Amino acid sequence: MSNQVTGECCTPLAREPLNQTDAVEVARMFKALADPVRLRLLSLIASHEGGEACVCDLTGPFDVSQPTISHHLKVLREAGLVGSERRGTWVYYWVRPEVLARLSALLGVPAGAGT
Amino acid sequence: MSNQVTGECCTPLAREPLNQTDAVEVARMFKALADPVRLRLLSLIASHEGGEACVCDLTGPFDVSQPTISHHLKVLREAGLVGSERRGTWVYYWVRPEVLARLSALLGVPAGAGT
DNA sequence: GTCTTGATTTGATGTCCGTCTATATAGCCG
DNA sequence: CGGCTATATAGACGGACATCAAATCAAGAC
Repeated sequence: MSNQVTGECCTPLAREPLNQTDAVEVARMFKALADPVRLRLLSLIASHEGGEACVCDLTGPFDVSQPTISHHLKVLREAGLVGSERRGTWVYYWVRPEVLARLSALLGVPAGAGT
Repeated sequence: MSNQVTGECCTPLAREPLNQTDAVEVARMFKALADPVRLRLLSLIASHEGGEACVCDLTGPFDVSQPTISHHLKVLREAGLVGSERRGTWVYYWVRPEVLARLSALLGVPAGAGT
């Protein structure tokens, strides 16, 4: 990632054109967010008590099968948006605020960006 | 958009679970961002002098054909992320910071959200 | 050990998406 | 008008994706 060179982890899109390499990586994350089920999963996890939720908490609110939920959780995890850990019988998921914050910063257009 | 009812244009994902309707709408926008070419287009437009760029400025930096660029611009426009206008021979595109800011706010996890 | 519950993996299927070429539309100029 | 440049649309094709049912793995309970 070229951003790391200058320490700009949060350069908004407007400051300078995104290069090919960064674009591919960022697109990977947005792709993980580009599904209603995954967005709701992320939201459920983030808003769950303690900041984490087990899969058993996540299958109820959806009309899709449990393996499909598992699949979506895997996509979120592989995109780096959530972490997971098995604790006994259950597997818990939590969001990674750093990663979300990075995407958030990318989209945040600071006042005066175009001037 | 149900958010408008309460005036919460910027409720982060962590505050409360996203409902199905909102999730579908937000996913539509993230889907538009979930492609390297479109991300770079958005970045090129946003960082271009005057905050807008004509298509002729946007076809050069890519390896894909001009119709493909046109297709991607259409996706960005239909997602509401950019606006466009024909001025004589050329068509100009600009970003809509409001919309990006809304997505940014959605991802921004306020300090203390998970604690 | 075996049964049960929780979660992931596998394989199949239908749909969506990114890309191309070819064609069409829009505006300018001589 | 005719020709030229800029952009958009149409149609086709290959690959990626969301979903499901079935099978598998993991951990406890009996």
